[in-house]
Amino acid sequence: MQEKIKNLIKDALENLKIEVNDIALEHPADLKMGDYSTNVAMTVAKNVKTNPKELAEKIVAQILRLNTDKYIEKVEMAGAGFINFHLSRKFFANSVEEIVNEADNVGKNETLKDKKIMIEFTDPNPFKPFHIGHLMTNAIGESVARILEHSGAEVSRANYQGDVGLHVAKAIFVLLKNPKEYIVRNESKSRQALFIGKAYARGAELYENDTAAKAKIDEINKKIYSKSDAQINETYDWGFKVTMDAFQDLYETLGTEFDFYFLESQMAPVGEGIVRANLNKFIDPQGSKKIFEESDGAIVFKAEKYDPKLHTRVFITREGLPTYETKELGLAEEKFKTNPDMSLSIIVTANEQMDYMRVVTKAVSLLDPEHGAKMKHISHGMMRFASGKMGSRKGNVITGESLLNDVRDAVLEKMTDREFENTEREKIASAVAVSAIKYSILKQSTGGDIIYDFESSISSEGDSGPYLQYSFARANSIIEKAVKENILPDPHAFPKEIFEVEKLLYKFPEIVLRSSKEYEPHYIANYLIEVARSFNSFYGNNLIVDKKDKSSGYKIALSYAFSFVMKTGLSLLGIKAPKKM
RNA sequence: GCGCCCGUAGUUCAACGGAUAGAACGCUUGUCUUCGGAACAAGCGAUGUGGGUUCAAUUCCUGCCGGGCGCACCA
Repeated sequence: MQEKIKNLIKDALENLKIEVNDIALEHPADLKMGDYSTNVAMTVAKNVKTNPKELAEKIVAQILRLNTDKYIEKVEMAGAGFINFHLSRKFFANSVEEIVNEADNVGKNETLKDKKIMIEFTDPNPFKPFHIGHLMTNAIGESVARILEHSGAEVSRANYQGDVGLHVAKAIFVLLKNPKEYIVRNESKSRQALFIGKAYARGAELYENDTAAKAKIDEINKKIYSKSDAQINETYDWGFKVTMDAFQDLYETLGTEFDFYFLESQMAPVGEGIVRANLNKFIDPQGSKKIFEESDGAIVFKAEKYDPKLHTRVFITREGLPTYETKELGLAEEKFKTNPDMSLSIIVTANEQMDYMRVVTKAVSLLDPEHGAKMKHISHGMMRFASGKMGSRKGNVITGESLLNDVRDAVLEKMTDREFENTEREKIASAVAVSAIKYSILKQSTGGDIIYDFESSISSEGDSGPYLQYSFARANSIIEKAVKENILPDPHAFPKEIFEVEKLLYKFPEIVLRSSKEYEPHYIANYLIEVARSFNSFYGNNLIVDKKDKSSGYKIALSYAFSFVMKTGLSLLGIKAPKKM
């Protein structure tokens, strides 16, 4: 349709002997103003020395002469010189039919066909709690992954874990010192992991305030690397498994399946090899710029030499130990090695790592420009809490799991008036809780902090994940009722009236495309709210399943179309669409 | 100090240089003999500030004010 309209405009301009290289066609913000709109008249008015309105009228006249398309019903000049196109009843009925035929494939495109993309996200560390920040990274990463898949890409999901380092030593120190308090082997995996997390927090505290403990922790740290102490090894193996298993359970609840797990300990030697191999190597013909060089006994990368906005970072410490930077470098290269024909390597993290990531990316670019060009960093803000209820629990980190549980319990309370089998009730409550949290994160553009409001995320009034799920469940009820009453969906039995929801449904593929190009799930989230609202409005003002109504079949088809778009859209956000809730 | 990001109704967020800045919560009011009231319908209410570019600026450039993050051996 877009192409048709563009060609029509182009032909009209040719007749008027006006040359334009690019015609912008968009949807007017207000549905009343039409379905497509162009501003060409305003952009070229100056060159042709006419006023925009007059010119627009002339173009409209030409378009009306040329138009033979039955889907274009009305073309008119409006406002300061816009040309608005109104599409016909038939067009919308046609798009409803198309959506019903596409079903779960609605909104797919092939812009990323044959592209292999790896996306790394979540990255919780063994022995540390999975906190709400990880929840945020996970929600964004999973959604972006799904959106790219919907655009035809072959996506692999990667997770990167800090399996060695001081944080592990801190936890192990406390676990060994107070096993009775922190090791709870006969409780659930998640409880065990919770206590390991607490041991870590206690260890971190002691490391700061207790010099004896600090010395001991440093010693344990070395022994973890060397694997020289049987008792430490045993505790390490147990704790590693417990926390990783607990993470795995969470991923299942959240709906993520990782294809690759990279471990920091394994990236360290890879990165160190690269750094040492390129030490003091000049990269420019004049011989003034090196990638890695020695400075104060450490090996550093002076990124500001290449970009004044970047800064120096240490890659190998004076002690000869690889830093996080070096491991990241190793990881970047390892990813390309495991996926030789990868076209894009995405990393999702909080935005405190933005500058750091830029420096590492610069280093990669110098080592291998092709790889550098394929790296993409998506950064997001912090998750904060609106009301005191959760935020006020001082000293007690809010873990991803505790938040999920609290939200799920609140959801269960709201589900009292419907009948479910018990396991089903739990499953649905969990899906609704995930949706409440994920939607709160994904409804706004990535990059900024999000203020999580516990109450409004589940209240399902208006702007929330549960509201979307509720709309889907309602549509599903309608469909079930239609099946029972034996009324078939019929996209050809349309009434005269065009419903607002139809004017939104056909735009879904464009929204997916934009989200995919910008790596921005919030376009989909905002669109779904709009569609849900218009469907609920349609639902409230029309009797849909009605044997006496000739257009009932059409309204049922429309309900199907809505349910496909909603279900698919929710799935792109990483949210499930239960048929009942 | 330098760099990056941000400042929109009372609050939390939208707006790919376009039309009357759009929602939700809150507040005020209305709708229940209909398929799920976790709903629908109506009203009130905003671009931090001074310049500039443009036919057109919340959007681009720039000064100021206010906030967040990062800047050498932690991850």
